[in-house]
Amino acid sequence: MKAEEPVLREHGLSMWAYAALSSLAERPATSQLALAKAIGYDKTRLIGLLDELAEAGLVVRERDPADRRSHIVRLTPDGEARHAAARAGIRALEDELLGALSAAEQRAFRAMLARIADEA
Amino acid sequence: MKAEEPVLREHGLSMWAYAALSSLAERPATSQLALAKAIGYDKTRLIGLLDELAEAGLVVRERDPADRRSHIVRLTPDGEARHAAARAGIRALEDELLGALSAAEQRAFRAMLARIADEA
DNA sequence: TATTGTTATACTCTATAACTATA
DNA sequence: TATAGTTATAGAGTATAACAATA
Repeated sequence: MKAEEPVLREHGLSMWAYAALSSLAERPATSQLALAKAIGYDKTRLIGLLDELAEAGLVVRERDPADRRSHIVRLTPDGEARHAAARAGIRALEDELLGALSAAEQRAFRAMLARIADEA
Repeated sequence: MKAEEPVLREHGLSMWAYAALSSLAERPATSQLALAKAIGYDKTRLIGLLDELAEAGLVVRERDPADRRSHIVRLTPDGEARHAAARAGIRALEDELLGALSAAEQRAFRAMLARIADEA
């Protein structure tokens, strides 16, 4: 994560902004609370983050007609593009960091890492 | 590191305190600046950290007779004991976190992780 | 003049409680 | 009353510059 920060800065994103965009790229959030839980972030801090992302035109908040307390949060086309660009940069850095390993070792390493993360 | 924090708290240590103690357990520091560089910490923040560790009786600072600007920093017997206890807790947690892997996989995983860290 | 340790300051990040509007 | 979103505030962590003592 420390190594990834400079890459994200190039794309104008903080670590938490990238986490939010990544979650929203998979699927829009039914509420801000749901998004906060999905990325393991504090709901009160998410507000300011979404304010910035909305002002930058990367996300939009819409009141849920079914429950007017909730805000549905989704990526704009610009938000999708920004996330895709940042993710490409992150993946390139990951490949560089794993450069000490052979292709087969990289697959084994990523697989074991995923198993450990699932466990925890 | 996030998972290790509660373990360190049980031993009354912050992450940076544990990093400093670990470095000093290998060898005393010839200066505070050397210790800061060894653990990748800011020299100005190290001062307050060492103040706390010294007050807790875990480390001692002595003027270097050869260069009276420098402080030699070393662990006290209490500091060695505290570090050993914390390290044991950390190792137990590591084993738990790697529990999803077989013994052979754990060895391979740790070896690859070390190679990646050396590269970076 | 350069270096070690120190202090002061501002800035960011984080955690908690209280408020509003809706249900 | 309970929940989603919001605001305010205090605290912890961090970065930077400036200073005293020593080399």
